[in-house]
Amino acid sequence: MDSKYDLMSGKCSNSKFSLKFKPTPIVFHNKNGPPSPKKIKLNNSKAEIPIPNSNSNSNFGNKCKLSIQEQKRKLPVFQNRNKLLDLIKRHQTLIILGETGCGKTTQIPQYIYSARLQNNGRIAVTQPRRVAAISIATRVSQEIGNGAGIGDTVGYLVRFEEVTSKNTKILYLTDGMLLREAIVDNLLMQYTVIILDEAHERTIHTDVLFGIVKNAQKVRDERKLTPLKVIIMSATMDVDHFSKYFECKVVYLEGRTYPVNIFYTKAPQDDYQTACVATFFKIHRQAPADEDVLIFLTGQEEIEAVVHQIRLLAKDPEVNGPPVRVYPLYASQPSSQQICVFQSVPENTRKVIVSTNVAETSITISGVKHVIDSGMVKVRSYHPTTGLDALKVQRISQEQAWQRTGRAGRVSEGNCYRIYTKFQFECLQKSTMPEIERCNLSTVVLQLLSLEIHAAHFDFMDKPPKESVASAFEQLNMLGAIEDVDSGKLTELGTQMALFPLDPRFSKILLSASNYGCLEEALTIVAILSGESIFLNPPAKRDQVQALRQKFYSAYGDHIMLLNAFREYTNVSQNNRRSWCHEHYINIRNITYAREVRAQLADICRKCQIPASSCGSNMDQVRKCLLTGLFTNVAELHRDRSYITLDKRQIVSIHPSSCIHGQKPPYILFTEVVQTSKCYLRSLTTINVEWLLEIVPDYVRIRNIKCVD
DNA sequence: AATCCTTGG
Repeated sequence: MDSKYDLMSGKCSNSKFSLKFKPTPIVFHNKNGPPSPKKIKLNNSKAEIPIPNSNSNSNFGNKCKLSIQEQKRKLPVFQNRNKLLDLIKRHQTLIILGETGCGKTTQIPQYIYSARLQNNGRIAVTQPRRVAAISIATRVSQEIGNGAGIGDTVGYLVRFEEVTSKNTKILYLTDGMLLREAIVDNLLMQYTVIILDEAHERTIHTDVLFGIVKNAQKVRDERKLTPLKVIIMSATMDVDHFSKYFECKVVYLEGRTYPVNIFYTKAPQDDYQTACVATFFKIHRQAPADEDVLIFLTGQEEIEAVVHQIRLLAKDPEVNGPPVRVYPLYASQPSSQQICVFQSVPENTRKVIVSTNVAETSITISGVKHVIDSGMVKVRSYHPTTGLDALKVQRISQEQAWQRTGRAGRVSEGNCYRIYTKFQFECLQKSTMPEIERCNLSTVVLQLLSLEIHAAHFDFMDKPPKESVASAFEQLNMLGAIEDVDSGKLTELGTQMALFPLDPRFSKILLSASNYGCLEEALTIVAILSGESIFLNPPAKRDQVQALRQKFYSAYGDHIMLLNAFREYTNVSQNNRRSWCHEHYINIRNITYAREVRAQLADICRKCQIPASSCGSNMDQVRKCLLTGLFTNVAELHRDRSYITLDKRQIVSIHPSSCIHGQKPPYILFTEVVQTSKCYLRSLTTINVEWLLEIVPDYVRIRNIKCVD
C-alpha cells in the first residue's frame, strides 16, 4: 500500500467512500465495435450509411451551415419518408423503432402533417420530460418555418405552460399532461393521431396511456367516431413485448451515431468506485486532453467522494497528464452548479463529469468521448406489504448499459469502459423494471377510477403487482375516496380528489382543510412537499446555513418550518426575492415552482368550492389537518429511544435532515419513509396522539391503536 | 445519532 494515496488521513472524512489504497490498474478486454442489439430492418434491405454530424434531441447545435431543409434531408429517417407515410396510412397502429439520431421525433410528425393524415384533428406527441417537449416543439416550429412562431402550427403543453392556438396541428406534450387530459375526455377526441415517444422508458404515465389510447381507438371505432391513429416510438430491444400488446406491425429505423468501442474488465470488480477512479487515470494518461470523460455512479455522496479523490490524485506530481477539471452532476444540485458541466475547459485541460443516471437521458453533454460505466444505479422501489420505499444500489439493465454506452458516440467515435465482465453483462436483466411495477399506485388507481376503470381489470402491458393494486385500494378506502374496497366506486370526496395533480393523501389534506380553517397553510405545505426541496444545503457551509435557518425553525417540526420560510418569502418584495433567497440558502427555482403549484392547487380548491381560510398562528389546526391525509404515517417513541410506526409496527429513525433530528418527541407524523442504510422518516411534525381518535376513529379501532399514554 | 436515484401533474 502506498501511503501517499491513503486519503483516510486527509480531509475526506467519510470512511465509507475513502480511497484506502492506490488504485490498481484495471485490465480490460477489448471488444472491437459495438455488439449492438439485434436489429429488425425495415423491409428495405439497403442499409443507410451513417452520416456524420448528428444533432441530438436536446442539443440542437448549428455546427454546419446547412439550411434547415438540407439538414432535414440528411436525417436517416428522410430516406424512408414515403415508405413510412404509406405504412402510417395503411395501419391504425404502428410501432416505430428508431435509434438515437434517426430524426423520428422531429420528422415523423411533420411528415404526417404535410401529408394531411391528421385530417382536421391534432397530432399529439408525448415526451417523458418537460424540457424535451419544449425544446423539440421549438425546433420543429422552426423547421416548418411557415412564417409562424412556436404556438401556431406547432405548440407544446406542459404543466404551467401552454403554448398553443386554434391552429396548432402538432402538439408536443408531457405524457403526464396527456394522461390528465384523458381524465376529462377518455376518448381524446381532439386528437386524430397520438404518438407515444420514448416508449422504452416505460414511465408510469406512458404505461397507463398505452391502455387508454388502445381503448380510445377501439371505442371510437365501434361508435363510428373519428378514427384514432396510434404510433408507438421506441428505442427498445424488446420489441416483441410491444408488438404482442399492440398487435401491430413494427418498423425499424437505423440511427446516426458513431461506433463505440466496448471494454469489459477481465475480472469482476468488488470496489467499483475505486475501479472507476483507476480507469479514469488510465484514460487520462493515454488520451488527448481535449477528450472528455463521463463516469456513471449511483448517488450524491458517492459522487462527491469520487470527485474529491480525482482532484487529489490529479494534483499528485507522480500522476502524469494534463490538468483536470472535475464536475459532479446530479439532479438535486442547484442549477447554477449544473450549468458548469456544459462550460468548456481551458485548452490542454481534461474535463471529467461524475454523474448519476441524470446523464443517461435527461442531460446530454456534448463532447464526451469516454464513458466509464460502474454498472450500478440507485433505484427506488415500493413494497406494498409494508408501505415502505427502499432506495437500493443495484445492477443496471442491459438497456441502461447501452444507453450509457451511447453517450460516448454522439459527436465522434468513442470508448466505453464497463466496470464488469462480459459474462456479468450477459447476466444483467435485459430491460429495466417498468416504473409501474415498483411504485405506489394510489394516484394511478384513483385516476383510473375517475375513468370508471378498475385497475385490476385494466389492460396493462405489464400488470403491476396484485399487492400494489390491493394496497392502493385499501389506502383510497381509508381516505374515504371509494365506497368500499371491492366495488371501487368513487365517493364525492374521491371524485374531487382525482382533480388534483397530487398523491391522494395530499388531496385529502386540502379537501379537509376548511374543517380546520387552515386552507392557506395547507396549500403552502402541500405545494412545497410535492416538489423538490426549497432548502439548499451546501456541505461546506453547514454551520452557517444551520444558524440562518433558525429564523424559520419550529419546535413542531419540518412542515411548520417550511410554512414559516414560505411566509417570509412572500413578505419579501418581488425585486428583492432573488437576493433574499441567496442570503437564506433557499433554492429559488424550487420555491418559485412551489408558488406556481400552490396557485394551481388553490384554483382547483376554488372549483371544488372549498372556502378560503387561514388559521394565523394556531398551528394545532394545521397539524391536525395534516393528519387527515397522513394518519397512517405516525410513529411513536419507544423505551429504547427508537421509533416504531403505529400502522405496520416498523422500526424507523428520524432522518438527519429533519429539523427535529436529535429530539425525541413521543409521537411524530411523517411524510414518507425511505429505506437506505436504515428506515428513515422524512419531513416530520410532532402530534398529540389523542388527535387520532378525534380525526380517524375508525382507523384507530380497526388497527387497535392505543391513543393514550 | 449522523443524510437523499429520477421523472411527472
